[in-house]
Amino acid sequence: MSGKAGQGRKFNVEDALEAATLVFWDHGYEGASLSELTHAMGINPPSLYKAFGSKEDLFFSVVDHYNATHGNFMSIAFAEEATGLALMRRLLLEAAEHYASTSYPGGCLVISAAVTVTSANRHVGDRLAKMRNDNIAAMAEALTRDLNAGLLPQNTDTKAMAAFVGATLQGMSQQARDGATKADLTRIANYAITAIGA
Amino acid sequence: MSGKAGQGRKFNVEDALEAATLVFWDHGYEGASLSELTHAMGINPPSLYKAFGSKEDLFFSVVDHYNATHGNFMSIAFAEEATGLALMRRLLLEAAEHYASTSYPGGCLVISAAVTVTSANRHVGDRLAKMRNDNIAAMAEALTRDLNAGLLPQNTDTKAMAAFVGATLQGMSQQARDGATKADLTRIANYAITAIGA
DNA sequence: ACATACGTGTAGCGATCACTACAAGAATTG
DNA sequence: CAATTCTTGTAGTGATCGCTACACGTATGT
Repeated sequence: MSGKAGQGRKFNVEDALEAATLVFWDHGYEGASLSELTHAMGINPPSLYKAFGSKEDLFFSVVDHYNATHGNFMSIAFAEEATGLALMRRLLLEAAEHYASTSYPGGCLVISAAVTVTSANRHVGDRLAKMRNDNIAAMAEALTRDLNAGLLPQNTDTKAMAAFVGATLQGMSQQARDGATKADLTRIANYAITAIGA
Repeated sequence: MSGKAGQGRKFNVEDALEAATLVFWDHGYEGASLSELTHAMGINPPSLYKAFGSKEDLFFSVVDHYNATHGNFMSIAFAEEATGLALMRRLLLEAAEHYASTSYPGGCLVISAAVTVTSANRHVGDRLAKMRNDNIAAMAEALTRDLNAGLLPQNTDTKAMAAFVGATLQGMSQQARDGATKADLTRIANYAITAIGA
């Protein structure tokens, strides 16, 4: 038959991932301790290690979970917007909404979770940095398609424009964590939207 | 007489502070271990605690040292620029230069050193957040003086403009840590400068 | 010279870190 | 029913954390 022996897992993996996400989102990768994580997930260390491998593996599972849930407005916007400029505008305005949510830790997990790390965990920070840079590169590609379609002035530096929007998003994430409201972030977003003419 | 007994301190406090600054700047508050700090400072733990009190006390001494040295372009610009708009422009362009320095850790220590912390050290992160918010408030005040002097359109939201510039600076700091060059950051700064008409 | 005062290095404190050995429990398999 | 297989909770592992007791060395004060 198809069944397997053993008592089977007693907890829901998605629920546990969501609980771990909130801890990492709040305290960052190194600021989240195993005891805090296991307590929030409602399981004991052996179950965590059996299901997720290590703290680092769990963290990147959490990043995937975050990108597929709380942070999915990004990939949805990428998929739905026809032009790069419209994409930039939507990313900025929707980030203002999501980053300042009062029911979750502020800002973006990918932006804030591993800004500074110990020497031993530098590679974790580097991996998140690559995600951020890849995201900006994808934004630049969308803008370059606009440029090639004649939707942007021919001398437009699409990489610079994408970096500017990325910087604004990253700044908005930090200000959300520093207490900014949705209205505050929206005003910031609108300055950036004006700057790029979106 | 004025002299004191004892063998006197055997190390230079300013040199030690500078060494500690580089460690905290690179690894953040919690990512910098005592052993890393003492090794970089060339002293042993008892000397560190005698001179600086605690890791937290040392960190805030380092923040003061940073603001008085590597980060002093901010206070100098505040003191020297006559108008808020000129101040915003100068802060953005000089930050591009300083944040991407290759001889020091990237970005701004106040922005990056305590983005995420353990529950026990939340107050350290909060204290840096207050510094960031106070800085933005000071920028808003400078812009409000512009407004009252008729240098800005009467409907200008100076707080929002300052928050936008602050967000751009914070994003530039992160991108510097993510590998952006001075040229990259300058292009970002120029978008922000255009956006506020400075 | 002698007493006093202060900073120093050694060596180690209790607490917490990420992680795991192990055996008992709970399910399926034959 | 056993036999097997997988997960679980308990209870720890060695390593490192921030921090300090203590004796020693080196200076000043009289």
